[in-house]
Formats: sequence, structure tokens, C-alpha cells
Amino acid sequence: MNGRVPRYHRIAEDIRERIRDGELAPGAPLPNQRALAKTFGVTLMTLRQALEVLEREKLIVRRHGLGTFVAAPSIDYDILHLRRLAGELSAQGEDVNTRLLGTRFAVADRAVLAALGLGPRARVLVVERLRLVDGHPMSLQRSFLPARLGEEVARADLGTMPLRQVLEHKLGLTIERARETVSAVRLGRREARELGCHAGVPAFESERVSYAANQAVVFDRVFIPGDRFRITRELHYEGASV
Amino acid sequence: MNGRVPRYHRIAEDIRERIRDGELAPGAPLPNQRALAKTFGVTLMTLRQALEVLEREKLIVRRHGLGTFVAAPSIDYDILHLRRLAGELSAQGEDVNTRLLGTRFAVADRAVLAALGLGPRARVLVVERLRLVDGHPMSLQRSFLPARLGEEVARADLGTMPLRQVLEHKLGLTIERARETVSAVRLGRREARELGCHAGVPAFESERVSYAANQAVVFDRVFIPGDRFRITRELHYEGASV
DNA sequence: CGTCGTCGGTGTTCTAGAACAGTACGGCGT
DNA sequence: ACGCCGTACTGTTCTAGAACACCGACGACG
Repeated sequence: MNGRVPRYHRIAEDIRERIRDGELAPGAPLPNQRALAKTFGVTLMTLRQALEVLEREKLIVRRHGLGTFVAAPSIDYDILHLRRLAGELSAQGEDVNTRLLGTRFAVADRAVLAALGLGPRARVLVVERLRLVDGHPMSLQRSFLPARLGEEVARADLGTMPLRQVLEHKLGLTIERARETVSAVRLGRREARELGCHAGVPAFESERVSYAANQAVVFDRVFIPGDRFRITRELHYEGASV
Repeated sequence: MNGRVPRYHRIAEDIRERIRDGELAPGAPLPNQRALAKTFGVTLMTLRQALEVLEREKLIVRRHGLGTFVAAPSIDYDILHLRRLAGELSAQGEDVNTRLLGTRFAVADRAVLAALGLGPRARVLVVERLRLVDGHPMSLQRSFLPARLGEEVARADLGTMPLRQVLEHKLGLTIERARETVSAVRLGRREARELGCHAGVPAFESERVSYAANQAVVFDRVFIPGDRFRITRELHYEGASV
């Protein structure tokens, strides 16, 4: 009956879709938990597990004694900003596009080797792209793929198709998980030239490892000048004292 | 029988303490869930709730089929729970302390005025503190409070008591919400001197507005040299396509 | 006219147990 | 010697129900 995915995942996905489709507008209350449990044919506990998932994703807000509500979209805005940083921006709002600067094979540096779990001196495919917002360069992204995957990828039309999609369709690899680290660095000469600013200006550097089927598949390194980008988040202090 | 705090809170607190006291070392496995449930005299479900709390706090890691382990402390600054950056860290793991550099009244700059909702040329109390980790300076924090609150705060012993606590006990103000923005900047001369590095090195600058009762109460500006901090986050791509 | 209690809605915590699902390791077969 | 596979551990998902806690509104009482 149930696939191999937990029931509460299905339920969360179902509600998530209804929110995304606008069937449940921001601020609107969901049916009460007991009713939801009944319509999904599960126990209250199981339903609550689904709601917990959604709450962690900031899609809903639960208020004791009041009800459960679709979260205001202001919170998504932060997430959007974070999305951006990593470069998987989904052209929402501003005019965003990507310019392919080039691809080449090269020997990977130490950080890339470690992240991808490759032996020393292994070769990788390097894909270099520039993200433009409203026509102005926003970030420079270098993606590294193990050579064996790179062969296939290098033939794809990266100018128009997102790398994610190439991996999915050409190689059957679906990125499931990623770990991203952001640091503050000084912009190098080459990076500065591509981004149209001076060498040495402070910038964010994001390094990200993406996993498909528990295997490191892509390493991304993104540079964003500090004057073009900020990370914003909303904090809430509810229970827990210190 | 049970106090007004949920049972699973108590359990989480108990385990949290054992970790903090070093009774459970980083990397060490906890007893299995069924055993823990028994020793706490509670159901498996209830125990799991406690573990979930601890996992969200990144104090433990649960691994299916393997066990539950005390998480290895990381200097990375997790953007999802970023207690750290803002400086309300609870001495977890590393040896952390704060040195009060000084307090003074001054005319606020534009950003501070806007954030706190003050009129032009308003005076504020400036509290300057240095965060040390293992004896080395990690971040420089400047907090700004409206003068009317500042009078009271200035008399408190900020060397030993966290600002949060002063606000809570002396003024009855509980911070409920905050908005934080992180950008990449070049470190100024004064900041560099306090932090023991050269002017001009890239750094994170975090600006945070904290609200109590929907009123902006404190504005914090934190500088952290780029070579001492990183922001890390875990991404999951489950349902939702883009 | 105001205040306080009750009531019916909501989410929250908890029980006792069953079945499922990864992981490691050791023994069996080849 | 090697590989497969069962088994005994681990965490995970789920049930069916009960009792609790919180919130807002309505009505009774002073």
C-alpha cells in the first residue's frame, strides 16, 4: 500500500502542493488537526508529524489554542535569498539569466578532491558561469564534476539548460542533498574581472557539495561581491531559555 | 504530578546537561532509544520527541540502524540556528567568554536610527564587547540601545551578565524576534585593531535588530574576520521541484 | 458597566504496543 | 579465501485513544 516513503511525507507533500498552488492562501487557516487526520485516514500523531515537517520549512505556523495557518510569504523571502546565494535561483521577480563562460578539463585542487572524494591528481570538468541580474553580473560560479561524469555533461548545452537538469536527464542523477559553506574572502583578479569590479574587494565565497544517491557529484564554488548581496534571516525566540 | 513543563523537555534538558558536563563526550554513542525510554520511565515516542529537540539543536546525531551520537562541535556557524554569530552562545563545547571593552553615549548613525525607529540626532548607549574563543578574539560586537533604556542598562554589570538578561531582569523586556542581515565587508582600522588583524581584511558584518513587544529595542553590529568564521548549511531537496 | 468564569473550539503531550527499515557482523556455503 | 545471507542489533513509522493546556467568546454576577 504505502510506497517506501513514509506516510507523513506524502501528507506533507500534499499540503505543500496545495499551498504552492494557492489553494491555501497565506494567512489562511488549515482545517483542524483532527479533521485533517481523518481526511488523510491517519492518526493524529502521524498527521502532526507531517505538520512538523511543514513548520520546519516555515510553510505553516501552528498556534496553540488557535489553529494552524499558512505562513506569511515574508519568510519565504529569506529562503529565496539563500537560494540565490547558492546559484539555484528560480527567476522569481527580477530578470535573471546565466552566461556560460566556458568549460574545460583540469586537475582538481585539494579542496575539490576532498569534497568529491577523488584520489590525488584526478581530473575534473570545470564549468564556469556568470549569473546576471537585470543585466548586471551578480555572481561567478565554477562547478566541478568528476571526469567520468564530465564527459557526458560537456556535450550538453549548458548555455540554456541548468546543470541540475543535465545531471538528471543525461545521467539519471538527482541531487538530493547538499552542504554549503559560506565564508568572507578577498576577490581574486580573475574573478574580479569577470564580475566587473576591483581585485581585493570583499566578497562571499560559497562552497557547496551536492549529493545524489549518497555520492558526491558536484562541487560548486560561487563568488559574490559583498556590495551586491546580503543574507537575511528572521529569528524567533520562543521556548528555550539559555 | 508533572510540572507544567512537558516531560520530553525535562528529558532533553537532562541529556543536554550530561553533554555539557562532558559526561557524554562528543562522538560517543547514547544508550539506545528503548533503553533510554525505560530509564526515563517513558514511552518510546515520548523519548523520541526529546531526541528530536536535541537533534534540532545539533547536539546529537541520529543514524538509522547505527545509533544516536553526541554531535562533534563545529566552529561552523550554522545559519539555521545561528545563536553563535549574534553572540548569545551558551558556552557549548569551546571555551568562550566575553570582554567588555566599554560603554558610552553617542549620537547614532543613520543605520542605527532607522533600525531603532528614532528621530534624527537621537542619542544611544553604545556597548562594545569582544568575544573570545579559546582566548583568541573571534568577533567584535557593538550594541546600540535608545538612550532612555540605556540609562538603566549602563549601570548593570555587563562584564558578567549577558545583555539579554539585563534587559529581561532590569527592564522587563523579553526579546521575542529579531531580523539579521549578513554582508561581506572590509574590516575598518579600529575593528581590526581590537580583533588583532590587519585593516582591510574581508570580514562578515552582521546587523541585527531585536524586538521586544513589537518594539525595536537593540541594534547589534558584529564583525567577524573571514578567516575565523564560516556559515554552514545543510540543504535538502525532497519534494518540491522549482 | 465591567469583570470573571465557563465552555467549546484549537493544538499538545503521552501511553503501550506493533511492525518496518537500515547496518554490522558472523557463520554458512562455495 | 571469498562472498552471500541471516540475525540481532539500531533507529523509524504508525495506531487508537486519553488527558491536558491554551484561546476566544459568551453570559452571569457584582
